[in-house]
Amino acid sequence: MSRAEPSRRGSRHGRAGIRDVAAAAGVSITTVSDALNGKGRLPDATRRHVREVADRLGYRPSAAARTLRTGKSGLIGLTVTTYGDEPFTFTEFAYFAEMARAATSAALARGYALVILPATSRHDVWSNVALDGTVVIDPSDHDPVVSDLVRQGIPVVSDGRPAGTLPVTAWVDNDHEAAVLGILDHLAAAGARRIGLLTGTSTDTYTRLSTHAYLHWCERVGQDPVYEKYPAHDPCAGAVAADRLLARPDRPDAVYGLFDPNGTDLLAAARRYGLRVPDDLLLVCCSESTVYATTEPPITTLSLKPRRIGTAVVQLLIDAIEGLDSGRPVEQVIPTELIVRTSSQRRPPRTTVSAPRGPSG
Amino acid sequence: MSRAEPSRRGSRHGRAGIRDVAAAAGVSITTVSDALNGKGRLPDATRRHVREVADRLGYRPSAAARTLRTGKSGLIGLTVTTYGDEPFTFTEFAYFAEMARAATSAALARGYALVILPATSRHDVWSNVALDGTVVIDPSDHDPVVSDLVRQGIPVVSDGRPAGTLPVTAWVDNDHEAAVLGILDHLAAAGARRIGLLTGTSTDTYTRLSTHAYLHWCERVGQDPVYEKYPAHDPCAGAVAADRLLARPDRPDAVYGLFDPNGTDLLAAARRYGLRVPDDLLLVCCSESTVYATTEPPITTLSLKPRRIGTAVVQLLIDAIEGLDSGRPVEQVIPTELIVRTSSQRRPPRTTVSAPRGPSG
DNA sequence: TCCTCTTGCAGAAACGTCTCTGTCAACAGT
DNA sequence: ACTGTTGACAGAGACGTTTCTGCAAGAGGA
Repeated sequence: MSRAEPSRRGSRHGRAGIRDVAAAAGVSITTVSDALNGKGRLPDATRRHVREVADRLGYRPSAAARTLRTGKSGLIGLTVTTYGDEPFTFTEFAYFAEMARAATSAALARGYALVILPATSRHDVWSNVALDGTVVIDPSDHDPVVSDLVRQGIPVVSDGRPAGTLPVTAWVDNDHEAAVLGILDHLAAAGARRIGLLTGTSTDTYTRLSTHAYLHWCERVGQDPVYEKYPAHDPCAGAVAADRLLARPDRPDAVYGLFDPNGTDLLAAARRYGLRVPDDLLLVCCSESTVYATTEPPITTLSLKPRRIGTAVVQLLIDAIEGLDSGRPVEQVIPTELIVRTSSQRRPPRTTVSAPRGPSG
Repeated sequence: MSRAEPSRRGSRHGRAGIRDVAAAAGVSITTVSDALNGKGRLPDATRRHVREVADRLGYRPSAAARTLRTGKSGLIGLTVTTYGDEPFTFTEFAYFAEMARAATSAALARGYALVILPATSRHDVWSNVALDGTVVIDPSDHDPVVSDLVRQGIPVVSDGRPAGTLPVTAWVDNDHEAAVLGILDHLAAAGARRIGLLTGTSTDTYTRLSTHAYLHWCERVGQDPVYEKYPAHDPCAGAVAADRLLARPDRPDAVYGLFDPNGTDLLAAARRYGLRVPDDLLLVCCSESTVYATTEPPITTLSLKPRRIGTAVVQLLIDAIEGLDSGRPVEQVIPTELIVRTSSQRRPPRTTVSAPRGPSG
């Protein structure tokens, strides 16, 4: 009586288990597992037979059971520091979207999936998912989540140089200081006399290092710093800050904006003040958005290469998970790219790509 | 001898298990489980004691074991149909980013996390993660992944009306046809005589329904359709298509662009042809991007309300997962919002319709 | 013929949790 | 005093895999 139960139980629950496959194929559980996972010493005939039966029954191995047994879930956490009550900033900055996309691709290519998790340590969510490792974007100084994960022996790789003594496994970042210095030099070479900066009020590494580099550059060339800060997470505050910057008595003749929307904000502000770009005002902003290629005029942007960063972060993380001594450095600096467009070139050859061919052209 | 082993084993593996907590607290496993999960009949003293011991040992319940036992993983899949070889379109359209963000928030608020998965049925990844349900954005006609999931009894909710006989649990979508008709009426009311459309070559529901609505409207008002198609996934193709549209002999005096970047593309194209917006050309595009608020001129956009959609999709899905008969309809239509800006409003003083300045004018 | 080695497969023990089913004491009701 | 009830906990399966160990049978060598 009780002997008939096991085979029943499997099918009663809806999905077929490995036991059902074994019974249907007339082999043992071991053989099924080996056949499907390509392990063990089995003749091809048996392997084919088992696979066929498994297909016929629509067998799907239980991920939970496998994870429990092997200790590997194939899941990687992805978390972004939060500014407001929303868990993410995907929308505000194309950077995050690009980075996340690249990270997802890279993870999938190696058989892992990404789980989006809140930066806040919502215990119930974090502890309910078995993670093999975690990617942290812009971790704050003493992120409790990161420390917790590391204490559990889970690898953590951060996008952004960890501040303080944050014990990450590895990190990837740009050389933000070099990037800012490069832009300032670029603007100065284009004829800028007084370069302004649009920066943020938050204390993350990116903002801090970039602002510091700006101040350092000013000191070096003997220019008085001209900058405005605003809370970068507020989409409206950027326009106001841009306006403030151009309204100053010591109005700059060139501006670098640290955040993605600064380009359009500055352009709009310049228009309000009757400033022509690039003739009266040179403009550069840090952005991954393609809209700046078609604005009037096109705006020079600094790309942080989020795709390369996302890929690198995931590679490092998976190497750590799988215990591979990949030989890759655990601290990688990805070069930035300055995409020079009209807005930062004084009296450029005015022709852009194609001359107008319309009736009025 | 063998009695001492179990307690050792737990700590040897690094992380403390429920057994270790039970031993350290001097109670049984059952009591620990009940104490931590708030079940059973335990005096508060015992409960507190157990919790304290668990904290001291840094006990974290194994998500895999819990999932295996309870059958619930707290994980929701999120998948987007892919156009190219990249798994997503996050970047190209702010819509996806917004929607995903809202969905993530809503899921986290109810204790679930989102797993990003490829639309292609990469078997190794899909079957390696235990999903309680899945959100599918823009499923194609006979998506094999969806059918597979449904066959396994996993709820699937789609963003976008499922085409064909796709067996989803529920869906949420806009009324795209009504939205397009509304925009065309809006443009006509602003004085448009010949309205053009910038549409896509792909066969997804959004593109299909929108195009159909346009053609239908044209037929109704007796206008010859003027539209250009292009592969929406290609960021460069949009600019070319916009150019084509304005280069036509029967050049429209108003254009609606179905995709996010169309606004800037059309604006740039108009500039090349010396057309003033909105005087010579009225412009509307479907976008969630805020850049259109500060372009010159600001462009009227149609918002599909991705945040509301993302939230609704997740609520429906979790209701289905938890077996709640929420009373919510399983087919929800979210209204769109037309954000009217300068680009679609003819200047008030101009009472007469401006004569078309083209060859056929 | 006997021993050894390999092949092909089966048994059974984990992995760590939840939960159903007890058990034992104390205590109240008749 | 005997039984029924309730509170407080313990025992012992599952859940569905993977994998270590082991057994039988045949192949090959001496």
